[in-house]
Amino acid sequence: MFQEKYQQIERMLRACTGEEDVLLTTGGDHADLASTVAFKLAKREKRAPAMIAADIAGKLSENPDLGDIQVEATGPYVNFRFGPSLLSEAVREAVRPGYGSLPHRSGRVVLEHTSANPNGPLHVGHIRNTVIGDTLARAFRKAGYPLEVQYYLNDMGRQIAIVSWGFDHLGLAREEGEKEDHYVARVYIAANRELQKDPEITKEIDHLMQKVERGDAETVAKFRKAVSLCAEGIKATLAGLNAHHDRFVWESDFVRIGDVDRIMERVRRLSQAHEDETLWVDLTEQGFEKKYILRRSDGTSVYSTRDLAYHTWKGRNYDRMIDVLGADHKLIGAQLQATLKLLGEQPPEIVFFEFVSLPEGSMSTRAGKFVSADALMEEVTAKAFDEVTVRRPELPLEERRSIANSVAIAAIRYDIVKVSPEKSTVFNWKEALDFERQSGPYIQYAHARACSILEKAGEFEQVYRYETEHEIALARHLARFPAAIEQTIEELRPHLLASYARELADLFNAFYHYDPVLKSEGETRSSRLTLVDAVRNTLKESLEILGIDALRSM
RNA sequence: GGGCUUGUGGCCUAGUCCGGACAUGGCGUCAGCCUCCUAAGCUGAAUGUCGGGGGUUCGAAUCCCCCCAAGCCCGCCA
Repeated sequence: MFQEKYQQIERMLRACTGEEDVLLTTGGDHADLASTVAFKLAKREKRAPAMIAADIAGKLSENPDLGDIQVEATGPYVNFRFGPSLLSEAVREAVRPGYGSLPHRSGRVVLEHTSANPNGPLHVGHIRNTVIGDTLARAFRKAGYPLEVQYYLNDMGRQIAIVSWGFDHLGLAREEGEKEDHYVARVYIAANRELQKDPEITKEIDHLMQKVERGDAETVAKFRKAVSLCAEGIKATLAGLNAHHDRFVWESDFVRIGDVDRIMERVRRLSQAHEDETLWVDLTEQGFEKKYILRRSDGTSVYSTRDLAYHTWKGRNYDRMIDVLGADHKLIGAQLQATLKLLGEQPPEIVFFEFVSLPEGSMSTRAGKFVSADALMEEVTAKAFDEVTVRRPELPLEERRSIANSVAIAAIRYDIVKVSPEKSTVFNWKEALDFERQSGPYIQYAHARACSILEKAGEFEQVYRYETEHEIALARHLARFPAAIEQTIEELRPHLLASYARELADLFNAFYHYDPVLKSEGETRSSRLTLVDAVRNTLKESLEILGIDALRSM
């Protein structure tokens, strides 16, 4: 509804002013939509913007197509406000199950996220990738796109060689109850310590990498075993976070099936390619200073080479590729895009996010300096359990556990997704453990509150009539939900949906305190209950995109 | 040294791409609200040179230039 009205008003303003860009935006408190086109016309017409705005408002208000939209000039601004029938329509749409789903679209999308090296558990930096990626994935599905989510498993990198070496030489046994990925990290950290003590080990690592590239069965099996072990732990963490991948793509497969050789062959034929002891591409024309090396002097491929093969494969099997990558991949990502273009292949769209660091500095798996996602979930869940127990001591233990679990994931995911990806952050336990305001639990709470009211209400008639300030504000916001989804996938910025959901919860809480629902009577009661149901449904749909459980009770 | 990103009240943060109406919220502080639909809630108050300086414009947090600070990258690692 909102989007159609936006386009309609835009068309009318174009017709009225003769301007192509009529500067139509959301009007904040002033209006549902507002245009500042009068400023622009002022110069051309040499008249005061306020007079022009008044003329436009006057002309448009006589147009019957405007229907239930009120137009008014406030100074130089032309403001549009949706009237009662449009607000009714918005709420009518918002109560329908699945509200916000956009019509099915063609164009298969492949979205890659997390893809952390399988040499240890996911830490609080990695899960920023997970949460951004998983939220985008959910938004794309909601917006009607066929989508596949992939985890690119780097199973033949140097780190894995080090892990494998560690398994072979250090004899570290897995401890009782130790999670797979944490065990692998322990081996990796210990192996790195050995490596530091004795640089000769580097040669052994190099040798392992040559063997795995040649497809030496024993080495490949060892690598695969180590990676599988770690991936098990990572998968459990992802599941705990409510994040889902459709497919784990193994990097080594591209070597094994010959794609890496083929891509190197194609690269060699590029005019920008150079071959000395290594194979490298000169990307100076594309604005990169350094050599982009794709084959080592010992003949092995590097990460970038395999990544080229992976993206070539994706480009041929999907219509659109999106990667979620940490800011440390900016250069390599841009080089990848540039090289794919040179090869005549489709480059991916890349969503970058800045780093999460600890108060004491940046995280490092190798140094064992990180807060794991598992530890975070454990702490937050424990706190959530205490909170639930204080509030709802009468609930059975299992139910309190289940609520605590949902609340914890909500807190973690929301805490991450609410911040713009381009902002670097410092991990903060106090904020992670805060379940008030601007938090996932806060939004869950608004949803549970709506459910509680509806449960107590029993049967009621659907009525769509809104008069109070709070009712109207809610209805206006409900109308914007589909537009919020559309904007999120257009800009690839999931935090927009986080803001949307929080604002909806804010408006609902204010409404709750000013406009009694169950205690009101007649049509007012019915229309408010209908509104509560619309809020409940829209919050549920919003939370689903955010990967947060919409609890009915908490 | 070069590149990218960020800099908004004590702290965190929206808005910046696409310039416009008193700069968005939260935390913390202070003052209120549970005989009343879940107080994980609501209301009010105080707190701002939108990093600094120039410029463009009727109008700049937003665009341009310079400078400062922080993070990241600049590997035959991934």
